[in-house]
Amino acid sequence: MEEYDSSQYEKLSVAVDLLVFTIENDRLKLLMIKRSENPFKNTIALPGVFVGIKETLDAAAKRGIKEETGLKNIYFEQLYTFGEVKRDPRMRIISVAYMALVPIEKLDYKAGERTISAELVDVEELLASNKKIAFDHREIIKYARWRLKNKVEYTDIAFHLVEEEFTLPRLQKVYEILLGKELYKANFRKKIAPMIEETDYITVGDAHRPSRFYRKKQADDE
Amino acid sequence: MEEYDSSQYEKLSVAVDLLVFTIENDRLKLLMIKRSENPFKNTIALPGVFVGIKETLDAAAKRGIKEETGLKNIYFEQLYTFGEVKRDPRMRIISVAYMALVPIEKLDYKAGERTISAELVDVEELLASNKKIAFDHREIIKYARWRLKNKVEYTDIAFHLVEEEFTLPRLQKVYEILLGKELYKANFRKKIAPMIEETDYITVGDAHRPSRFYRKKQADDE
DNA sequence: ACAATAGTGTCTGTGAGACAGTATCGA
DNA sequence: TCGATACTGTCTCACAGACACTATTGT
Repeated sequence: MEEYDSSQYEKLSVAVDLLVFTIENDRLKLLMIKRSENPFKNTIALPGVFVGIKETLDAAAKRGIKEETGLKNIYFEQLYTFGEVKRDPRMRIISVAYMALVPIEKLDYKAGERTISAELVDVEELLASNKKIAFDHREIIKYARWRLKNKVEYTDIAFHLVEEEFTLPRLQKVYEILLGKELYKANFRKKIAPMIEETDYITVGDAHRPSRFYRKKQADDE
Repeated sequence: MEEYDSSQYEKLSVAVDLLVFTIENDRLKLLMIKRSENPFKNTIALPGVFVGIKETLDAAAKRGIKEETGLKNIYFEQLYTFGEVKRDPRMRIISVAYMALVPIEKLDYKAGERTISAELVDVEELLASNKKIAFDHREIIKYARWRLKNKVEYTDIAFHLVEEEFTLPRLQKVYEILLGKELYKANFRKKIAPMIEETDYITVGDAHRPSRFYRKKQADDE
């Protein structure tokens, strides 16, 4: 940076917006809140927090996730920073979007501190509808959905949507939901075989062949 | 966002840091400046500008690029936002990193408005050395270098580093520099073929077979 | 035995990688 | 003719896609 005499520049508010994704009933869901105040009173919005003056962006995201879900150690990553001038009709706010992934079994969003009215929203349904969404959050959600789909193809990000031990039919379903298309069992298994390792457990009680639990293999370097 | 009573939060300075990449003498280069003031006086840094209160992030990036290079219409994209508390030893500054790509033929960085001492730095050399770099800019450069390499593999981003009309040996060289490895002519051409179209021009004057100029094909949908 | 789902074997086509060959310029 | 670089043909191998087959549970 060349000019650091920032006195000539007004400072800005910086917020972190959170996209907490999970999969419930074989649908991709997003944790959203219904706003209790204007603007956009009673419309749904992404949860978010302002970034403190002595707080890292990642720390703010972590704090927000904790406040909304009660969870401390779930996967999250920074997505993109949105800086349109009129995103918020009242004041200038720069928003850094963070995406978090959590298996539904861990997500008891009622446990959050300020769960005024958090709900899990069906993402595809929401994006297909023209339901009103606060601020520029529809755009943010679209971007996150796109990014999530992309990353599934070349990373192991989907593992964060299942528990530590999972069956392959379950994991495959997660992939299918994120990719928006069905996959062949045999091919899917061949593809992820190098990334997983067997456990000694299998499902019980189903009226069909049980399926084995696997876990993610660590340290893929040899 | 739930709580919009921002009065309890201090506002922050937001800056845009610019990574203007080009290829000169078959080396990946980055436009950097030598700081004339403390902190980090006389050390190299990324150029950057503060984001105005009524200015979009993209607009700030565009303005910065214009000021540094004199160019108005080159490719750029947002990379990542860096928000460590002590990135700048004096004050809290959030920095949104933008990457720009420009063919060396267009880059006359002496034309910039505040070209106190802009220079093109060899990126690999810089990262291999332990030369002092201002702020957290080494980290930012590392990230950008990584991202650039990645995007070359699955996008046509490399085209922004050559002029509108280019020869395939030239374009291949650009790919090789970005990927850090040599490629086979035949394979490279097969891969690139669907994205380009012939022109009527060929190189002249070289003491060997001339090479044809191509341009990027538009509208790949049919 | 049957329904239902878990899991495997294998054929095919596509595309990356490797390499050898041919083409066309100036000197 | 020769050196140098542009350009092409083709073999191989790994891997994704497609599909048929076998395996194991509860009822």
